[in-house]
Amino acid sequence: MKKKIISRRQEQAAETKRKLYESAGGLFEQYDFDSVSVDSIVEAAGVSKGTFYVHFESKDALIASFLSDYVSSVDADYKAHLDSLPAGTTASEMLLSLIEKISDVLTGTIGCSKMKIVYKVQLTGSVSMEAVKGYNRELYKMFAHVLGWGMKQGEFNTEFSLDTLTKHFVMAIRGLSYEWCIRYPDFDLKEQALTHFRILLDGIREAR
Amino acid sequence: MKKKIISRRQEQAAETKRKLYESAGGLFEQYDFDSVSVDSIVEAAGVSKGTFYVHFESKDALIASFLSDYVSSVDADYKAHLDSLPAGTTASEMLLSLIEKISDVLTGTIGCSKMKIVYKVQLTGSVSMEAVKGYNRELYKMFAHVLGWGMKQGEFNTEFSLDTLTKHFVMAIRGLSYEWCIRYPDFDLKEQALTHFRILLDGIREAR
DNA sequence: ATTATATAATGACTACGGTCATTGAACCTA
DNA sequence: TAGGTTCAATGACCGTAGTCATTATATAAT
Repeated sequence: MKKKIISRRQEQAAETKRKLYESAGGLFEQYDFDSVSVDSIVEAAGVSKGTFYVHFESKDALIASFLSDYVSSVDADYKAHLDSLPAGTTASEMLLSLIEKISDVLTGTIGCSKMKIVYKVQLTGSVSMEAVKGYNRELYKMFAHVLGWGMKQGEFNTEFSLDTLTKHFVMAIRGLSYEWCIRYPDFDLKEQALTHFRILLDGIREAR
Repeated sequence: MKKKIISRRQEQAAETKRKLYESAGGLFEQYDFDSVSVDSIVEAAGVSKGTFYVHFESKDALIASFLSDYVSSVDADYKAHLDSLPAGTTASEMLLSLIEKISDVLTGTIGCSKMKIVYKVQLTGSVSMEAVKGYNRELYKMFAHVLGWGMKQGEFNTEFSLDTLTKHFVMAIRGLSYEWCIRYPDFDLKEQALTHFRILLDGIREAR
């Protein structure tokens, strides 16, 4: 049984955490994650360094928190894009359009250096990042929806289960994005992603 | 015009570098990369810390050097495996067998924590890691060879160029390995890799 | 032999992420 | 109101990667 009443103390603690989060946010707008030190965050927030670690497990955890929030908003953006597609669109076309949209957001809005941090934090594994890699992420649901619909329409075969295909397709996106990060700027994400998904969709086998 | 004669000084410098490299190697056999500090390496080598940075750009650069050497030997292993396959093997079977071999080496010999370092160093980008991601890596040549052969045999279609397919297939491997790293131990690399490549090979479209 | 030059080697130093024993103020109980 | 308990807050401290002005010395020039 949890307490519902919020004591003055808890209120102040929450206020401190909020102050840290916002100070960090302000700094992250000006400088990239790496060059913003914990010291600079606590100085901007007007608290001691120890306090930072009362409220956040690590610097990575704070960054992960920002990124998770961001991922959610980005997924909403993807969803809106999907919903905006005209009625007659085939499942394949929807998927390719979604890929295109994702590529645009990654290259145009989020940027390579932020994505590098995402992938680095995921590798460190100290922080969960469920919002990014969790199978309940909205992105998985979108892919599952379109793929499932395509299967029902007979546009896609059912050699593999919907769940399997969904996971493998989202993994392919992650793979493409990672490759983009490590080859930047010598890698055109949108072009490569479209090609890759055409391979996935068409297969490379000669007509059976 | 470069000097050919190796002066006594250069000889000693090379000796110092070798000592550092070997001391590090010894430590890396006992402890993982993260827990071996530069201080412990220079202590084992009997030189000062500054000397380390005379010979290596960074700790990551040293690790990258080790990993690059390793990658080369691993690729030779893959090559031997490919060559050992019986005469009648189809291109698809060869690719799947190669995937299986790669999965075994990654999970059994190299291990997840080492691969995490590889992917992290690549993201940092301070060090080249051409041996891992460079298109002249032996792994690319192997895939190109098998894929090209499959195309010539009429086993694969030629909708995409050999070069394109090769790059996308190797990228898929990297994507799978990355996914394995971040989901470890809840991800069966071999199983997932085989499934993924079956999708790539077969396509998901209903028979045309 | 003497001097000048190039560069390998040095180690004190900085910056940074993270820790922890201690402090202090809000809260509870009598 | 007094004493005890909880936990947010503190900042000195640690370990580590990396820097740099200085020193030492092998080689080249005179």
